[in-house]
Amino acid sequence: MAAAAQYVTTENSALDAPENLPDPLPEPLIGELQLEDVMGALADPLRLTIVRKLMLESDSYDHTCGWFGFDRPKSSLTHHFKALRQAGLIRQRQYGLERRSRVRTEDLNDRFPGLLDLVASWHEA
Amino acid sequence: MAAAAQYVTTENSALDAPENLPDPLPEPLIGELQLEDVMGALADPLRLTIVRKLMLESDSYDHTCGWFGFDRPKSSLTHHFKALRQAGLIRQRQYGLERRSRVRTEDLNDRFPGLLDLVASWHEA
DNA sequence: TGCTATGTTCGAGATTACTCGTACAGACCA
DNA sequence: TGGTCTGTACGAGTAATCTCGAACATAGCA
Repeated sequence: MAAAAQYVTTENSALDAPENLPDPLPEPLIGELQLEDVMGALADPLRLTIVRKLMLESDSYDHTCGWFGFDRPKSSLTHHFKALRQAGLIRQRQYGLERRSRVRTEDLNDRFPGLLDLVASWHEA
Repeated sequence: MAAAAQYVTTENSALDAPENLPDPLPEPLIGELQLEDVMGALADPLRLTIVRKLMLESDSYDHTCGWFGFDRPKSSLTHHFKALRQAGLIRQRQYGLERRSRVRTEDLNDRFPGLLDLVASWHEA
């Protein structure tokens, strides 16, 4: 994988939602998204599953790490969620104890149109 | 990256071309293409460049390893071309001394529609 | 205060990938 | 026969990644 983009904390507390959400964790800006990083992040079956499940089964809102029901140690999950966030695939916000994730659908469709469709049509092995 | 698919030598000497081409080197069949392998292969800038250049500048036919003009040792190039072939992104045929490559456009568009468009619209860093 | 639940950070070990030099193989040609 | 040119195979060193255990941090609650 290529070098990750530098992080910038985006401030949009009152812009993208009526309710004031917690600020997102550090993530690359839209213009900093790198195709090679995104590809590298999706080169792992577990991470592919995370993004796909978030896209298709996330009824209304962000989901916690435990919502996925993976039988893996917590530190492993932290690792993969962090990889997805640093590549720009998901946005994470801290809600008290829980850290909830959502797919950066708008940004990704804007920058890499068709990419999320590939993930959605992926059938797990 | 996930485990690579098993190889099968496809025999299509008289099917896909009027002229009889040399048989392709071992490569995964269409049904064996794995999204995570493809993503992993495209997670490298040099390999992204290879596929993109083959797509956009390959006027009529397959191209050799040296056509790209990379300033890298030969063994490194072999490594990356092999990675692309094993992931199913390119097809390689042996023409005497030269090993020529082309993108598996039809297969990829059939299996992962939109993927090659992402590669084509990639701007190199 | 103490317990529980969520998730992080750190570090180690194992595995995989990348890079490259060297040696080798085969086709072509003088 | 010998030289050149294309590209492979193998191995070593380096770097990155994956996986996981252990210890830690914090919010909520009784």
